[in-house]
Amino acid sequence: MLDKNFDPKTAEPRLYAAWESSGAFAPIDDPNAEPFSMVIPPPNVTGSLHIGHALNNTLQDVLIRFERMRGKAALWLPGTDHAGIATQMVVERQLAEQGNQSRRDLGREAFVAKVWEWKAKSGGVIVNQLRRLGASCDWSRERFTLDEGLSAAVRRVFVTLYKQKLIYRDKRLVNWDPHFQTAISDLEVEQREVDGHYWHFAYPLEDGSGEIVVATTRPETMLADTAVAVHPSDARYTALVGRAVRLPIVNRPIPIIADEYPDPDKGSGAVKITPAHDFHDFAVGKRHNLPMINIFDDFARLNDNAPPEYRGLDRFAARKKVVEAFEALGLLREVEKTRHTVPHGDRSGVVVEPYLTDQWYVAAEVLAKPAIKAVEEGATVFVPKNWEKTYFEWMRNIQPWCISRQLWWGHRIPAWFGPDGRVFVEETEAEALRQAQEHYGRPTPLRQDEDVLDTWFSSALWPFSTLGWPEQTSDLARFYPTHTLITGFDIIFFWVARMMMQGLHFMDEVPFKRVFINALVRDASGAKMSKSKGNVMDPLELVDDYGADALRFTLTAMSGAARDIKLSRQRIEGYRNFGTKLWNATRFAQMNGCARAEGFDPAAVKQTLNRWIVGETQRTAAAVTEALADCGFDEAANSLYRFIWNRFCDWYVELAKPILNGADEAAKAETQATAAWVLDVTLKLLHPVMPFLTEELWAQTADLGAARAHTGFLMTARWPDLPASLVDAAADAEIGLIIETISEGRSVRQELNVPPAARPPLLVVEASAAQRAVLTAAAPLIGQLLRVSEVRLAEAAPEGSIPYVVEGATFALPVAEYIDLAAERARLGKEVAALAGEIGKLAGKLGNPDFVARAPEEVVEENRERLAEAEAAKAKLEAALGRLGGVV
RNA sequence: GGACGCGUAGCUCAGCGGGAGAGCACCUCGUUGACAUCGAGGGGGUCACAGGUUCGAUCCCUGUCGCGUCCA
Repeated sequence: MLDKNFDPKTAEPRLYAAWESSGAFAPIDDPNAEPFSMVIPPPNVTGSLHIGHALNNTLQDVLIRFERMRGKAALWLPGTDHAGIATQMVVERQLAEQGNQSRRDLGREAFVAKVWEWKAKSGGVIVNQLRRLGASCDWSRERFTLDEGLSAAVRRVFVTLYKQKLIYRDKRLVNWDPHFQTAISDLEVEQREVDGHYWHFAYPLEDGSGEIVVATTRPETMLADTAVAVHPSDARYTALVGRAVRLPIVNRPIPIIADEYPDPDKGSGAVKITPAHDFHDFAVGKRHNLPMINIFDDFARLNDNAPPEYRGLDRFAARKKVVEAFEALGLLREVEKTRHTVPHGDRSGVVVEPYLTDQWYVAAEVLAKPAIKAVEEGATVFVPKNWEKTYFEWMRNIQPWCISRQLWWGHRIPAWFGPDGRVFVEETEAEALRQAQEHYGRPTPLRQDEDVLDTWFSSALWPFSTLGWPEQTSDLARFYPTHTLITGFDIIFFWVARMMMQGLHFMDEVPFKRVFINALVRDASGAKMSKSKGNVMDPLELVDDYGADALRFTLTAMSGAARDIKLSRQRIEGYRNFGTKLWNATRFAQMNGCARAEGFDPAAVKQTLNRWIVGETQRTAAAVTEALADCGFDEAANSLYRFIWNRFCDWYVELAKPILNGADEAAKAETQATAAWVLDVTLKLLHPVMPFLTEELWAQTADLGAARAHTGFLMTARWPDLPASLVDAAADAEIGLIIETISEGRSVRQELNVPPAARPPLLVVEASAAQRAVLTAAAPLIGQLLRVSEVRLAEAAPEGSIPYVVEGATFALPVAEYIDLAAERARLGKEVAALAGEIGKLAGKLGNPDFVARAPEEVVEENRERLAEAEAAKAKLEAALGRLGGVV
C-alpha cells in the first residue's frame, strides 16, 4: 500500500542516484534511433543555482526526457564555463580574506594554480545542484571550457581566424575597466543614467581676440584635448575655423576645426575634442589627423602626459581640480545640472573609460553574414519568433569584437612576439618557435602575449567543441548540429549569436536548429531578483520545502514565453498539492483493486465511463505531445493539470466509486483495468515535468496486475502514442449530461441550503428518450454524487419542489420541507434574468439579416439552438416561479 | 530616440474573430477510509482608452495613455 504522501526528501536522491548509475542519462546506443541533442548553457563554474538556472534547466530536462521517451538517441550535454572575470574575482577575494598576497604579488603561474585548486574544490557545486533539480544530463560527457580538449578547439579557431584575417590586432579605443584593469567588450558595458553636470568652459582664442565656450560632462579630459570642433554650417564660427585656442591649464594651442559631428543647436555649438578618451572624438580625431594624447594609466589615474600637479590623481579628483582651476582662472561660464548615461562595467560596477590600447579583435561583421542568412532562411528558428528581430537588429549592426582581456584566468592567446615585435600566431609554442626560426634565420626566443581571451570566445564554440572538435569524433558526426538550444534572452548577443557565427564558420552548419528563449524569473512583485535587493528565491530551499517536482511543475506551467515569471511560494505549494493529488488517486486505485489486465485494449472497453476516460486520456496525450514537440511547456503542464485533477480525480474516480463498490463484476473488472491503464499512461505523460513522483509511483505500482511491457525505469519507458479513434463522442455526451446534472443539482441544493444529509429523490420531469436512458442507467452514480435517494422519472414537478434545467432536460428536487420560499424565488428570478439577457443577445443577433446571411451556417445554427434552449429553460423556470407566487 | 513586450476577476495569469476562463485569495457548507497538501457551492470583470475593419472584436488594424525590458 502506498504511503499517504510522497516523500521527496528521501525519494529524490534515491531515484536520481538510481537513474544515474543505470546509465539512463546517456543517449541510447541504437544506430537507428534518431539523434536529438542539446547543449546546456554552461553555468559559471563559480555559480550556484539561482532561480533562472532552475527554470532554464527544468525546461531542458522536460524536453530531453520527452524526446528520450519518444525513442530518440537523446543527448543533453552538460558542463561549466570558466568565467574569466567572475572566477578571478572569487579567488582574489578569497586570497584577500585569508590575508594572503594579491594576485600580482603571487605571480601569474602561482595564481592560476590557485584558481585551479579552487575549481577542484568548489567548482562542482552548481553541477550537483542541477542533479537535485532532476536534470538528466549525460554527466559522462561533462565538459569545462578550459579543459584540454576545449582549449585545443580555442587555439585552432583563433589561429584559423587569424590566418583568414578574421582576427587581427589593432590600436583603438576600447572600453577599459579600471577596476579590473582590462578591456571589456561593448556587451559587458552597462549604460546607466546618472545625475551629472555640464560644465561650460571658456577657451580663449590664441590671439586674445575672444573665446569659445565648450561644454563637457568630463572636465578632466580637457587636459587631453587636441582640438575644438564646430559644424561647418555654423555661421557663428566660420571665421574662426583654422585658427586656434589656447587650452587653459595646459597652455597648449589647439586648432579650431570644422566637422559634421557638433550639433549647432546644442549649447554653444562648439565641442572640445579629446580623441584618446571619447569614442566620438576618436572618430573626429581620425578624420582630422589630430594627435591622440592619453592622460590615464591602467587605473584611470592621470599619467605623465598631464601637467605635473595632476599626475597620479584619480580621474574624479582630477575632475574637481580642473573645475576649480577654471573657476580660479575666471573661465568657468556655467554649471548646468543634467542627467546622462554613463558606461559602467557590468562586473565591476565602476565607470568604464574609453582607453587607447592594443587589443585583438574578431571581424564579427564578416562572420555575422552567414549567421544572419541562416536565420533568415529558417535553418535556425527562434521560439518565440519575435526574438529573431532582436537577433537581426544586433547582427546587422555588429561591431568588431574585442576578444583580449588583461586577465590571467582564461585561454592564453596563442600569439608570440619576436624581438622586433613581429607576431607569430600558432597553435603551439613549438610551432611558433619553428616559424620564428624560419623567419629570422636562427633560433629566436619569443614572448607570448600576456592576454587571455574573452570567456565568450570559448563558449561560442560550445556546441561543437564539447562534441570533440577539432577531432572528427563519432559524437560530433552524430550530434552536430544540435537540435534545440534553450536559453535566456539576455545572452542572445553574448552567446547565441556568437555560436551561430562560429558554428557556421567552422562546421558549415548551424549549431542548433531551434532556439527556445525562456522567460525571466522575477519575484512575486515583479522585481528582478538580485542579491542586493534581497528578494532572491533560492531554488534549493524551494526544493527542500516542496520537492523538486513541485518547483519544476511551477516553472513549467508558468513558462509562457512572452512574459516574465512572477514566482510565489503559494503557487509552488499549489503544484505540490497537485502531485499529492495524483499520488492519492493512485493510492485510491490501488485500494480498489485497480490493476493492469493482461492484454487490456482501451479501444474495447464497454462501460460509458471507461470509454469516456479513455478518450480523455487520448486527447490529453495528443495535446501534451504536440505541446512539448513545439516547446509549449506551459500548455503541456496545464493540460496535464486539468486532466489529472479536473477530469480524472474530480469525475472519473468519483463516478467509478459506485461501480467499484457495485455488484456488476464485469463492469467492476473493466473499470479496475481501465483505471490502471489510464494511470500508467498518465505517469508517462507527466514524467518529463514531475520525474521523481512519477518514477516512484511507477515503481510502487509495478506489481499491480499484469507485468508491464517495459519493466525498467519510467524514464526509459516508451511515450504513449494513442489513436484518435479512442475518442467516443457518444460517451462524451453521456458523461457530459451526467456531470451537468450532478453539478447543477449540487448548486441548487447548496444555494437553497438543503442540508447535506437530506436525501430527496431526483425527479426527471422532462427529457428526451436518450437522456432518460442515460440518466436511468447512471442512477446509482448520480445518487451517490448528488446525495439523492434515487433518480426517478416523473410526470410533473410536485408542489414545492425545486426545478432546474440541464441541456433541455428538466429536473426537480422535492425538498419542500427545507426550502425558504423567498430564497427559491430569488434563485429562480436570478436564473430567469440571466436567461432573458442571453435570449436578448441571441435574438438580436439572429434578427440581424446580415448575420444570418453572412455568418457561417454552423454558427447561425448554433445560435438558433442556444436561443431555443434558453427560451425553453426560461419558460420552465418562469412556470416554476409562477407556482411559487413570485413576480414573473 | 529606436526596437520588442505587456495592460483581462483583489493577486498571478490563460484565452486571441462567434457563448468572458483557471489557480490563489475571499465567503458559505462538508471529514464513518484516495486525498483537509481535501471535497461541494458562491460572490467578483464596460477584457486600459479612443477610433477603424467586420454580419460580429477581449481577440485584427491605427492612434492615445500607462508599465517593463533591450539597444542607442
